[in-house]
Amino acid sequence: MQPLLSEQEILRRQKREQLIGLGIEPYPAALYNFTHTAKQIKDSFPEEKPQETENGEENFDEFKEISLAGRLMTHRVQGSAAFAEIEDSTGRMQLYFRRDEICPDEDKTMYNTVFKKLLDIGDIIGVKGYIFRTNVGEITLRATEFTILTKSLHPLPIVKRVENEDGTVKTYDAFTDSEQRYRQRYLDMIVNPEVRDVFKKRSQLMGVMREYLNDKDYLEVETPILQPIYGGAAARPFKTHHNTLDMPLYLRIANELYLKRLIVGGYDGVYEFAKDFRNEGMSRFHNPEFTQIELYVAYKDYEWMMNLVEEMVEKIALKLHNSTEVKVGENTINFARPWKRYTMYEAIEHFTGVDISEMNEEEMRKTALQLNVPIDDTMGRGKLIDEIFGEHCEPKLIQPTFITDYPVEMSPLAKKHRTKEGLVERFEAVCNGKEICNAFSELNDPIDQRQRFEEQLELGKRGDDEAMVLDEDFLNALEYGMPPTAGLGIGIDRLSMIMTNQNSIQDVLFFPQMRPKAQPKYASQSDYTDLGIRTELIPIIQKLGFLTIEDLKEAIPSKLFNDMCGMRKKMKLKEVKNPTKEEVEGWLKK
RNA sequence: GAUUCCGUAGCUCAGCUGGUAGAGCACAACACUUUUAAUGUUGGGGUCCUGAGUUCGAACCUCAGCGGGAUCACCA
Repeated sequence: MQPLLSEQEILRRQKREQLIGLGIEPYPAALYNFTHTAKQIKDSFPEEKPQETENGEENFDEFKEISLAGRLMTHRVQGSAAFAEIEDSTGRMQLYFRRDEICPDEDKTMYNTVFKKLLDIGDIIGVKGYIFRTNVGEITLRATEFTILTKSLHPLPIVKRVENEDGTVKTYDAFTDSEQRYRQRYLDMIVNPEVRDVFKKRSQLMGVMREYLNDKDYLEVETPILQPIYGGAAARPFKTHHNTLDMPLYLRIANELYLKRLIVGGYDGVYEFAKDFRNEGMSRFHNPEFTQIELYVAYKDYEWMMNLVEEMVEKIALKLHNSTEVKVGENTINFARPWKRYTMYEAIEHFTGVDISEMNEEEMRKTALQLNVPIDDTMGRGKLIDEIFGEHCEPKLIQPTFITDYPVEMSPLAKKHRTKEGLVERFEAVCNGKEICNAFSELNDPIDQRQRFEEQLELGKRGDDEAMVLDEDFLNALEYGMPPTAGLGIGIDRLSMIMTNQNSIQDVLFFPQMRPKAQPKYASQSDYTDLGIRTELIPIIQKLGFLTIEDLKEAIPSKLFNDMCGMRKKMKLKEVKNPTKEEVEGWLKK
């Protein structure tokens, strides 16, 4: 069921028909071999002017038989010659057409009709020809032949970019409506090529990690997304149901407990790029489904893991930006090793001037109040520390910084600190005011782990709907013995945001979660004809805004009759006979 | 979930104190052989998000709803 088409959309459908009428297939089946991409040509075409040929044109042998394929983005017709630009996956290339070169024979249809009339911005074409440089110096393909590869039926948003003399690019009429950009990401990518670059960088980012970890002989694995017991994090899950087993299943909120089972099983290192799902609020930092990499390495501890994180993230910056420095908003962030390291207590002392390391819960509560940190009575010591840190430290940490040694209450899967009472061997890396990773020396004492889970169960009983659920099989695995292990989780989306200077998680996800747009059920041709409406009258009814049968049924017959006669005249449909009043009444009665 | 801003042509946006809708690009027609936001002339294109209310009259005011953005809350 199509909504009413715009003038331009109707026209493009007609052009498609006309192409077919001329014997030109608008969607040919055969492959199209192109010899180059736009970038390859621009990178390799020489700066220097060569010996000019007799007719005053440059002519390099190696740039003689060139073909390209891409989407037509602009055209400037000047009578019997024309300029156009196509964009392929690597960028744009200007094309130059001449009528007599496209149509060397008497028949000028290919130029006059197909090129000038039937081709639209957005169509995908292939071109053959040779490369030259225009008077103004732009590398251009002089087309001797072109092939329509795909006819586009929707007009494209037109974005114009002008390069100033100082090299800055000014954009006019940018396609910026975020709703349309996210709902129709393909359109966003067509007209905003820098969007494609963001996702390319995201892919490279994951590629660097994969390569780095594979070089260390760690194993990339896959673990269940559908889990009977969700665990490994504190969050509300999405719940679903398996019909054959007739049991509830949950989309994973983390994969931590499965990866640890694999360490128990004997691998030295395992990692997984995991889509996790959390049924919680959405914001520019939260999407219901998001990607984390989790890594577990046997016989290592969190100190060791910090060095790995530094090295790996530095490599990412170098790969994506050829520099350890990355501009993010107002800030320039330098990922060069080594990163600053604070214990949580040191960080709080550094930013507030208060040493809370020796305080009991009551003193800490007072301190929080003095520091204007919003607190409530349910908060224990661990939560208070976390709140103070979140309020006064985290937002100020712009350069990558490790924060170590967290309160045990907040970390039910981390090993107790080897020397510091009440703390665990955990670190987060904070960057641009946000956490980018979370890691610990993993808790492998099964008795301790059971106690921690039971404390979580208590929290759950007290109404914390995000407290962890006890996973008996995971404990069973630990009881067989898991070697000392360092574990790490990095939010791929958030790291991508920083590495690509994007302000919202939606800008690093191809298809961010959106509320579906309510689509009215548009009536089809047969829905109308079933009511006895003549086919030629349907456009008039649609034009009057009756796009669903429900709407039409509610119309007042005499008014509909009058409106239709008026609209028929306005649409200049002289050959269409007006309906009679009885005819109209007949439709609405059915 | 709360607060707030926004929704007008295919796109980007104007639209005064309420008086029947405007521009640029895109589209159509004509002209044009090195243009590049090509140019010149002419023309077509609108459910002003939806629904109700106030009014002689609503794109504009009021209320409700839908969708989106931002901030906050929640969220390891």
